[in-house]
Amino acid sequence: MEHSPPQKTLPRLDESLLMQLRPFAELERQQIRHILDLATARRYASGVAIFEEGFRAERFYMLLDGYVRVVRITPNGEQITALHIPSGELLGIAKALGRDTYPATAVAATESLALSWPMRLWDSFTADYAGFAVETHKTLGRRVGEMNTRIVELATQQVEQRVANALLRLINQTGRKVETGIEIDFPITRQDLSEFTATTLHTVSRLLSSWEKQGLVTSKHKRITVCDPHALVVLGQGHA
Amino acid sequence: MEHSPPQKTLPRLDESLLMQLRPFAELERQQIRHILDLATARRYASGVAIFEEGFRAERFYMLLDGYVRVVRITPNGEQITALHIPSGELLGIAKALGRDTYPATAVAATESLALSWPMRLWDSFTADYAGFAVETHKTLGRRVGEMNTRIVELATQQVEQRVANALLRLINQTGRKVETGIEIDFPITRQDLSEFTATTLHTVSRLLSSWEKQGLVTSKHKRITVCDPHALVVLGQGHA
DNA sequence: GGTGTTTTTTGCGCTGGCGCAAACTTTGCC
DNA sequence: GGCAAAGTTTGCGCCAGCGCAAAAAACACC
Repeated sequence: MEHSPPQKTLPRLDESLLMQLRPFAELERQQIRHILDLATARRYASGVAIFEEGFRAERFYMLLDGYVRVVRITPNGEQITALHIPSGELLGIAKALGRDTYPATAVAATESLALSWPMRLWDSFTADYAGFAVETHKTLGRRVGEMNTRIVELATQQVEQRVANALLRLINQTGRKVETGIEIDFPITRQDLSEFTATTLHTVSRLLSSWEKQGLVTSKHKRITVCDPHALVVLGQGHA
Repeated sequence: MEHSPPQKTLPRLDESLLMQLRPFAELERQQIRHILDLATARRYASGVAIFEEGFRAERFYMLLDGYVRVVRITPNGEQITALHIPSGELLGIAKALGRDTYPATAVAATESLALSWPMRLWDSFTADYAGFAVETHKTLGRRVGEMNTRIVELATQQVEQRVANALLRLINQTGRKVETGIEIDFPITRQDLSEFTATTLHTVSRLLSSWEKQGLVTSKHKRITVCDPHALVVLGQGHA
């Protein structure tokens, strides 16, 4: 890892960065060049807020690398994670929700790299670039779907099922195959998992310990590997 | 109330129906006339599904009168209410989410009246009618916000707080002033409330009974009147 | 007015999972 | 290497709220 401080503009952004990403997939090379020239790139250290709930939505972002947690904070200071955003997705797209403030806080879950543009370019992006508007709608659709699922899970499932499903979702989104199974390829604490599943770190810890004894998962300080995904699916469905 | 059966087209739709509704507020009278001529009006009896989760999104709707519950059904057959939609709002706007199937089921909570248009007109609506696209985005934004709030509530609040907040939200959206307080002006059962707050009808019943004894609410078969909203606000915040 | 159905109330026992507390382990940093 | 900080494990007691059950009340329909 290089130790350079976060910088406003990285030396040279290559067109290939955006070409295979969905919102830009249909564009000409020169259009992408133009978009890149307008962009600001920045690295975010793990744990740093990219933008914060309630603040004026000045910019929108494309996450190039890393992983972002979208969190809300309750009046009592509890944090709950509403959504996970993997690299390759847009974020901070308040304009698409008809808002001029961010509806939630985005925190880098790992060291992350994102491009951003001033929000005033939003309308021209959606108007001028084929596929961009459609893709933002799809992104929105996915997120609404995810939120819906989460509501149903919170409303009807036991803690054990929720944690099992959360793990499955995480390995689906960011799983990396290793010899013993599939590892969630970013550091995640029991605390993080508990905020995502609306329980306590104690309960998560107990569950993981128990699963580890049964050989379903292995874990080692902020790293979790799922060895037997199918067993988790069963646990996640209902207590069969 | 007339007892005519649901009909495909009502005799005469007046421009004033749409004129004051947000998505159409900026339009000329003749544009509205044109939109109305393309519309199909239909009444939905209480409890009837307007559209169903997973089905091909053939039409989008404008709720003119009544009240709609957006529900999802779990694998185990439990119903949970994700959202309430008051009259004057668009619904079934799958296209705005980049989907071609409905993400949830919409059920008329009262006798309702809605206009609808074939989904193929969606793109021309957003392109041709000033303010329409912006307003759908705002609608989306409101709903995402509501879902977010619901997630946070489910994740952090006690049942008592959730029910109190649900009542408050309902009287805000559809409250009708009566002498003893504010009444929710559509029939709602303990069961409905429990599906909305992710608890059981028993618990809701117990809470309402207890509140009724304390004079916070009165209720009478499917009708609930909040007498002391402020006390409910206090209950809803935290157990202070 | 009577009968059947839907909605509501209430009691009672049980348990999932939270709160509290304390020890232990791993990592980062000087 | 040693110390501080962050993360994890585990035990124990408790209670909010669910499940079950049964009765009462309100209503709809004939």
